Amino acid sequence: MARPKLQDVATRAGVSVTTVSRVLNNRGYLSDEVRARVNAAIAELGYRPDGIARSLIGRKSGLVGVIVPTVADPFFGELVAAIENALAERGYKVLLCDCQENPEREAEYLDLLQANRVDGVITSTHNREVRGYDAAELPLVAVDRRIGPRVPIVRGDNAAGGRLATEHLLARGARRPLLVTATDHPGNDRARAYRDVVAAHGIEPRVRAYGYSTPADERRALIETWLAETGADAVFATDDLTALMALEWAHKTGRRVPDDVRIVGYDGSAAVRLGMPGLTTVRQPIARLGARAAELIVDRIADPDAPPAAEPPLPVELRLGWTS
Amino acid sequence: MARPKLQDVATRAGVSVTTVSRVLNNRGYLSDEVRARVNAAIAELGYRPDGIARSLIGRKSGLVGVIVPTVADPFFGELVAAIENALAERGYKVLLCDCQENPEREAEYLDLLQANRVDGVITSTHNREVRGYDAAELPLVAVDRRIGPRVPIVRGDNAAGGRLATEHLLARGARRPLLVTATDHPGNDRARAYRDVVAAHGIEPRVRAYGYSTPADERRALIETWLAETGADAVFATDDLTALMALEWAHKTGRRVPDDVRIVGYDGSAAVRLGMPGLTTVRQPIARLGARAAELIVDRIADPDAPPAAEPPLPVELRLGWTS
DNA sequence: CTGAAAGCGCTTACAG
DNA sequence: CTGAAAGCGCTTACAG
Repeated sequence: MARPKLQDVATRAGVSVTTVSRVLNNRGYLSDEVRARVNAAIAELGYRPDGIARSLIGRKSGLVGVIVPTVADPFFGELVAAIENALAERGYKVLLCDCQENPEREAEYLDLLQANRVDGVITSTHNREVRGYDAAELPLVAVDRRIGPRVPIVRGDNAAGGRLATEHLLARGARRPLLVTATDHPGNDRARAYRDVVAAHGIEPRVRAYGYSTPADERRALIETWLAETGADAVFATDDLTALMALEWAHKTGRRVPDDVRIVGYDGSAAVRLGMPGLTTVRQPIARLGARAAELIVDRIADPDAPPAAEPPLPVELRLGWTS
Repeated sequence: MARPKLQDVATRAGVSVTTVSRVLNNRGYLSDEVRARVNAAIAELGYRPDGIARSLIGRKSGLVGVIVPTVADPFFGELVAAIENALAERGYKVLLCDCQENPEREAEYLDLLQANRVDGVITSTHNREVRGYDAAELPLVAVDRRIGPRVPIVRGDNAAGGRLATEHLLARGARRPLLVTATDHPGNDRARAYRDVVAAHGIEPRVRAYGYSTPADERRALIETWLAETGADAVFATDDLTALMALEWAHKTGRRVPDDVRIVGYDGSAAVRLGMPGLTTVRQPIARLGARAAELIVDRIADPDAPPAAEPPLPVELRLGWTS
């Protein structure tokens, strides 16, 4: 038989569709007898309410769009897992938008999400020129990204993380620490902290930025060039994969780690902690970031006009390995 | 103003809703003049059709459920990215179901997906006792997992992969190669290949299985125990994270790699290739697995009753690093 | 070439 | 305590 509908249940239970709907939604008064009969009919038919029809009526679809650069990156994979988990607990489903690191797709996705009436969007990409977020009259939450004045930002304490990493490298004897990061713009608090710390120690900053959309191979080549040309005796990479590239370079070129070159990464995703527990890294509270973003978007969906409170950055932690 | 609806566009263009719908769907005859007027109205109003309403009418929602153990694992993250990408090209959206490695959630998700009228489901978990897949009259595609006779399986060539890895270790001089895998059941072609190859060389098999749901820390402890107790001079791990745990153990215990112990992993996700290019591993064609799964589910949605053709396993490739 | 009307599967005032 | 009817925003035969 085709999927049973409300009417089928009603017929079988000998009541009206209204009554069935009431039982389903547990609203209004119902005699126990009717309730029991309806529930029996539901069970017998294996009836399941059609979420689509429900969405069409209520204002909400129960869907939250999650836009990420790509879940192939363990940091974002773990973040999305946490978001999905927290949203599922609250009855929301995740429509995944994986931009494949491509800024154009982000704008398309935003459109698509609105067409599909998502109740809200969590975005965590770093494209700086995506239009459409202002126009979108959607509840929005950003993860570690500035969208606009009305969009709350969930993030780790980047300033503290940058400081921890840099101070640690200096404490371990580094005198020529190199910062490798995605972009070196003013909003990059990890870079700023690095600069502040080295300046306080009278050390000249060495900063290299590869840009978000640099393909992995190119990035690796760049990093290897930089490591060689700067004569760095330490590397602070603002993500773990980059740190691991530096580690690999050291291995290939016969440098001893940490004696010749100390290495600190950033993020501390479960995958990296599992696979490379030896990597010293600044561990972000990824699960908490995801959970908090989920909470916030649910709040904003409930009350879209509430002025966004400033989110205190979540604490990060230096995790020591043998690479430093 | 509230989100404009079809009626608003019709009023503005001075036509009926039927006509607007025709323009939108490009069906039936339309004078160029009307078409232009309608398009202008759409643009002026910033109208976007409501996907929910469309879904309610057509039989399809344009949604595909993707069930994974967790996207926090780089292999599944990359797989999901590939699936999402391929589905997006075909006009489908992904409803992400991250089971957090928890079998119970899989059954709940299956329910939820049906309630939300997804057009099909791609599943890639390895829970063996999940009920509901038979009852679900949904188009279904499995990735590297046996669900039932009518469900096509997309997978890499596990037998070839197991053979490549094991033969390679023996060729490098291993005489006591240890296989570390999730479960050692008859359907595990990687394990079977390992056994066949060592048997052909007159070597006694050493196999250890940790079970899918073993938490990371426990898994690490197990692996370290096994490595020590078996006196292995080589490890074939059927996933890269496990291989990296072995590598870490070697580092901690002062073993030289590959001289004292050779290590080969499995999967070769981009994250691992990026972060640990030195790891010898069997590289799965993750992007192709995802793309193929997407193709298949779209086909099955179009023709749910077509008998599933046997999918030839996709080729894998041994990637040499310095760990072997 | 264009429109009025029915209907997708539900929920929700409004009656009774 | 229960039901008939309208309506969510679209599409699609069916007329004209």
